[in-house]
Amino acid sequence: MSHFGRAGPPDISDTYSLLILNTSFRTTADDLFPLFDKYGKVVDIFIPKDRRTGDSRGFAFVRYKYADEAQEAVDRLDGREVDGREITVQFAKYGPKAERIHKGRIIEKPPRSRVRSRSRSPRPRYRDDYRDDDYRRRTHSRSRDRYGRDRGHHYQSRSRSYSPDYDRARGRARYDDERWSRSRSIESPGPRRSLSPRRTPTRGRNHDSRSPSRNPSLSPNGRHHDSRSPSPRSRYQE
DNA sequence: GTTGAGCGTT
Repeated sequence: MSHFGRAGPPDISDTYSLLILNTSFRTTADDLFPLFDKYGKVVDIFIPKDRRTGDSRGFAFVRYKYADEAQEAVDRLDGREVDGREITVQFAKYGPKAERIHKGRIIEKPPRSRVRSRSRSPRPRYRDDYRDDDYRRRTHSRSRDRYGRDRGHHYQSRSRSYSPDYDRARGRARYDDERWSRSRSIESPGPRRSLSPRRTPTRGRNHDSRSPSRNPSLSPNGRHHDSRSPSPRSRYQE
């Protein structure tokens, strides 16, 4: 059974952590284990997940038992295509085993064959509008934290006012990569609808929204619905 | 059904 990363660090007394970057959002430890276990003894695999959605964040940590095996895995699996994405395997900088790696002269061992023939995408690391949590904090002194934690200003009703779209769209849906993988060339040349800034302002009769007091017993159909059927008040769309 | 830089859990 694979219970990696499910119950904290099991045994990290002599393990070496590797950082796996550029992994797919749906790549799990079960997918990485058979890959990394072939090159050495993998003691644990941990994939950081998002607090809100619980999905993978796009990278994983693979802990090896021996450094040489870890080094070999880095050399072998770095640049390997996993789940449709080209992963990046490298030693973890931070972590419980960081200092050991530093003392284990692993970094001192020059990777003789770190072939990066197919240099991955240049990866323009433009930090402009994303990951600007610190930027927000400066502009907005009391902005919410990454997880929505703020001091003194808790969510008013987390039952439904707390980013319902995020929890829903990310926690529930799971799409098949094969679908868009083979048909990702499709485009939508269709002429998008003309921009209607004010959804056809039917001038002539303002919808009852503007009436001082619309008759509740008068239905759009003209029928009298006192309290029989709850008329859908869908006229409040701006 | 979305996103794509980076360094982690009891």
